[in-house]
Amino acid sequence: MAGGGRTINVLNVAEKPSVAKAVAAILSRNQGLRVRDGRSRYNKIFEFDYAIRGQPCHMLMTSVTGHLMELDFEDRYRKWHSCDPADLYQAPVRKIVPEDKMDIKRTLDEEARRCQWLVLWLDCDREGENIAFEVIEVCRAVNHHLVLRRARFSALIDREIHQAVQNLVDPNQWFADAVDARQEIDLRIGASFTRFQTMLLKDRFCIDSATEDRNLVLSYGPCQFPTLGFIVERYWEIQAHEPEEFWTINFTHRSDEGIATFNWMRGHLFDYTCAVIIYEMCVQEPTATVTKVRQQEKLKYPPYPLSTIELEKRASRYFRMSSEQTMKVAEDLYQAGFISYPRTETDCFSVRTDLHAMVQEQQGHPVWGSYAQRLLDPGTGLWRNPSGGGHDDKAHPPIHPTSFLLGNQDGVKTTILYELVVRHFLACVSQPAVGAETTVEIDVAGELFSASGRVILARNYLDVYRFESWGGSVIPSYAVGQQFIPTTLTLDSGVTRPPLLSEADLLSCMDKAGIGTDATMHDHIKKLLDRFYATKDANTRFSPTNLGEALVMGYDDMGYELWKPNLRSTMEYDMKEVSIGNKSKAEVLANCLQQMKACFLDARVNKVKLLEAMSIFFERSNADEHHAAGEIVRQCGNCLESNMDGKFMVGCMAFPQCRNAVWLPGSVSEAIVTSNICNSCNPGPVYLIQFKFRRHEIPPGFDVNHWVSVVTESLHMQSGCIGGCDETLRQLIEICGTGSRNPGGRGATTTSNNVRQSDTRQRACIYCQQTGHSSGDCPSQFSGSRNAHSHGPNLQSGESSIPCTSCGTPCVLRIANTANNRGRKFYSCQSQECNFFLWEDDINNGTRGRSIPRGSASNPGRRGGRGRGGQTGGRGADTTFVSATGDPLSGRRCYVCGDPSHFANACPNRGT
DNA sequence: GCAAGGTC
Repeated sequence: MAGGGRTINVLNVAEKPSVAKAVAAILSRNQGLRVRDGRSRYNKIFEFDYAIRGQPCHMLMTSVTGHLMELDFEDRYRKWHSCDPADLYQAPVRKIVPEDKMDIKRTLDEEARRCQWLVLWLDCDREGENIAFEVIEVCRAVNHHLVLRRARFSALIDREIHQAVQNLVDPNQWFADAVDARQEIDLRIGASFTRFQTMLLKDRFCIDSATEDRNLVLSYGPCQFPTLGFIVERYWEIQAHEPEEFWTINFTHRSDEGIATFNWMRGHLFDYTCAVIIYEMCVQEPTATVTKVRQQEKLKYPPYPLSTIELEKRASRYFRMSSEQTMKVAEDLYQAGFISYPRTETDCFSVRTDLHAMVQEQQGHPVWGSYAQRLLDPGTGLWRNPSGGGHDDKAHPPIHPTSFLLGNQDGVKTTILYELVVRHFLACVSQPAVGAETTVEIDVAGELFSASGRVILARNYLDVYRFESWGGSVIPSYAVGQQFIPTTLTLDSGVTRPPLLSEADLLSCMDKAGIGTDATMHDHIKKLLDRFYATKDANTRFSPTNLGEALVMGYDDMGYELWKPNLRSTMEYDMKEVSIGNKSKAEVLANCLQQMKACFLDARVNKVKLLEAMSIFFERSNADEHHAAGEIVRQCGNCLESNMDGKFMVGCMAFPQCRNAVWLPGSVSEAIVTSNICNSCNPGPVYLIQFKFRRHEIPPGFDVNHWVSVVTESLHMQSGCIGGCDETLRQLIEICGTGSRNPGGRGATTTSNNVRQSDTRQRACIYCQQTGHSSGDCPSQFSGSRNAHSHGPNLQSGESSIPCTSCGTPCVLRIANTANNRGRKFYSCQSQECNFFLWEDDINNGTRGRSIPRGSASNPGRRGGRGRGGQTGGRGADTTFVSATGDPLSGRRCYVCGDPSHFANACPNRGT
């Protein structure tokens, strides 16, 4: 890029208008700088001449406003009912410029055509790099010959900017790839789960939100859900917490010099008798002897320079402003030029920053102007170069005032937030407060007590940072050996009580777990309120709503950590790997999406957990009448128990004692039990079922919608019957088999499979007495992934053999050796082809055996101390579980008080 | 009607 010659046109693009303006001003030194409008009213175009390494350039400097493009599914997948949500894991996606960014794109189109170089001035983080590639895509489309260069800068400071433009580098594809991967994963997970849970729950329950029910969306997102998780988890901790009364002894002493409060050095005791005995000893011998007097100088340091999260936390703590409101006000202040860029992770100033100039700006302020003057006066010794918190996003400095604002100009919130920014900045460059601390220890009847007092010797930064105080109480002076009698000696009680999560706590949790960015954390919090997942009280404390709690509970009962931050943390780790070239984008995408799809499919199989959790808090709606899992189809011929279990089988509710089952064709995609009764099948009543089949899995000539015409008293109804009269159903079972256990899963029952199945069709299965499969393949016995033995409980020893209840091969009784189930006996099949597994004690509880799920703990994780009911769940192939009684709530008890007679929603103690 | 990330 070196060398003189003809002037070339260089298109420069920054991430936001303010950066374009600042860079243009610095490079042009405000000499010959022209400004004109582009197609977008916000994004001006600056023009000036500049030489890059001796090459004369005509510079055109413009900007985008953040991302120029959006990722979305192709049109045919965008409607909610256009496809199965599971398809969204492989549905084609594309990046397009949305309508509201088209004017920026037009500007780039026009300007790029007449330029030879494109210099990218996007923020120097991963998102910035990704935006750089969006700009490249747009510009290259109209000008293939553009030379692409990237300017790297970490602050809008003269030297930094000149250095950046003289040392242009290549854009970093890895950084951009990491963001591409994140976008795609977020989109696919978010859309699939949101559609799934909204369509599953919205119409089945009377969710009394403030919104019009029609627009209710039960969204899922990899940031919003862990944020909700933090709130629910704390709420559960509070519910599980048993308030404990404790006792403590307090001792005060008043003298001419003042009063000292001595704290018991044991802190507090939970044992009342013990506390009383000690207290009585003190009362009988109340003379205190001073055993130790210690004096120390203590420093209290000012806070680090202000990052976004810290601004939000402090505004919440000091002014009870929501993080969302804080960011809105900060944005206004930034736009008006009063404070620096408000979205920054950086909490240390660059050594090149002219801090003195910033302080000088504040000298004229009527309230803190005199403090600023003192700071600048070397004679006061008040100045101190600020220390840093060790965070630097390499894109923006800490938030600081950029120009002088006299209060009360733009409403109260603006003024107080500006005041916080200024006072915080002035505090950062000030000396710490200095205090003299005195600690006195006394002995009363062998018990030790201590009191401390503090005298502030120099307030320093505390003079300007009025939001912080340093509790300075003065205590009388004491000497070792001195004796005195207490003024008061009391035995006091207290109760342990964990607090709800405040907004500042929540931000800390998110920050720690890497949920969201400084620019989006407040959005995630707001989203929880908008979606009616959580509420915030006047003290900025968060509680989950019934809806929020039910959703988290549902996933938790499945044993998934979809509501915990781990998923996001893992993703963040992978993104980091992509951004440094250790992993490829394709590899991370394939891996993550495969896992998430498996998780999604599993969650859908276990959707009954979500339904159960919702039914704890919400009434079922009328629309639910024909949709619920566990509907009765007919009386069981063997034992008079009955149940419509899941989509694919009609099984007896008395399983495993009774194994009577009717299996439906594998090509069934929907099965809804109607309230209509078959007129011909006996013994009745047999409720009719509306079937829908997958087109490509049934032969031509069969309708995907299968209803048998039945004339009832008042209407002409069409439904399928499992009572034996339904010829179409019988034929489809003959042709397609009962496919729930096909290794290929959905769609595997093809013509070629029928050849294999025709061999087994003639023999009746020993379990369900049906033809169409072998006993070893009987779908009435639960199965999921094969070869999963290695994931079962750790084996200690083989015990006596019994017949396997799944595939017929011998099964052994074993003893678990895991932390949660040590010593518990279970049956597991010896066959490598079968992964049947059943706890011995669950047989009596009525819980079914199940397959050991791949890659999962043998016993889903449980929250401690919530008095939850027995284990009724598990995972199987295309089936759902109910408890022995058919009551999904059996065995549960109230989370609040533990009483089995009611649930938390009806608990008289709830909310106290 | 869905995510999270930029930004006005």
